[in-house]
Amino acid sequence: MRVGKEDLGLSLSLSSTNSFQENNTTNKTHASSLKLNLMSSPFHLQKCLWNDSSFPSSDRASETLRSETRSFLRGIDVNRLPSNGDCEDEAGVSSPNSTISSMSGKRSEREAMGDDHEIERASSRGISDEEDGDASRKKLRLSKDQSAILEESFKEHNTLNPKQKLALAKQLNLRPRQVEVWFQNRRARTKLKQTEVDCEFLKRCCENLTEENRRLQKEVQELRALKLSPRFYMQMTPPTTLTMCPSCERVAVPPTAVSGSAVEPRPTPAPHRPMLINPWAAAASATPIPHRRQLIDALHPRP
DNA sequence: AGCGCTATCCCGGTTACATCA
DNA sequence: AGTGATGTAACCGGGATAGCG
Repeated sequence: MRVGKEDLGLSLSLSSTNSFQENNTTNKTHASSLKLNLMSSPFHLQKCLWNDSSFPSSDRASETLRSETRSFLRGIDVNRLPSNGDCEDEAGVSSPNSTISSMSGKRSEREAMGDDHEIERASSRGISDEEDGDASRKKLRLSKDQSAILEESFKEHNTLNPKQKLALAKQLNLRPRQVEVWFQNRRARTKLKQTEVDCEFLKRCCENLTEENRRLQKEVQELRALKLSPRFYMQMTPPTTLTMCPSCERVAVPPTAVSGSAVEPRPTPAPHRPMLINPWAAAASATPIPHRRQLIDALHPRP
């Protein structure tokens, strides 16, 4: 469980009507008061006992209670706003939707719920609960103020711990589940936007590389054309110091490139010596350059 | 210590609704 | 007024993780 015990402790305000965070009584006490509430008033339960984690998981009796609680909570409309501060669902670490979602995450369990779950879904989508009136299934649009505060909070930290979630929900008069969902969607939007930016960047990189490739191809063509007229290119300065070994067709490094480094070409005869096919390099240096294999041997002497 | 179960959180994808052009 | 596009709140299914027995 990611929720720290201190955070859970925050959420133990179950039996009071408006306490938020202060309740520090023992878990067993909560469990018993909960049971009373459960039996006497499901509505009270709805208002005050959203939180499953309010029940200590070590208490087997409370485990039973927890499942009973879920049964009640399944009929609750998730879009009903917390009314005038009497609803302390924020007292819970997690909203009823979290509970339901958590339950719904396991398909077998959800299927085991059978009709009850279907009823819950229908209810949550406003299909069948006319008694809720306009509060039933109207999609909530957050006000500008709410959005602004959420945005501000998101700028500070793009994830919320339960404490922050509860505080924010209370501040905005939303359910913690709504805050949670808003942050999830906001993270998704951020990621999508970043992906688009990255995509655009890569596209530009690709265009640049294509252009560079085109330019280099053109240069190669020009150089090849020059190569065909020796009288012309003999007057030019060498465009490069790299030479190619005709036998292995690999670029070889001229001695000047390795002199000064720890690599000293071995004087021992190599299997073959690269010929300098670069006429300019040949003109510049009469000494053969070490073969690539020699360089590697010099760097990594074999036992 | 290892294992299974449970709760919780988060994510990617999707749906449903509100709003706008 | 009707309609398609768009934005987004809410949901779903699943993976990861942690606590507990």
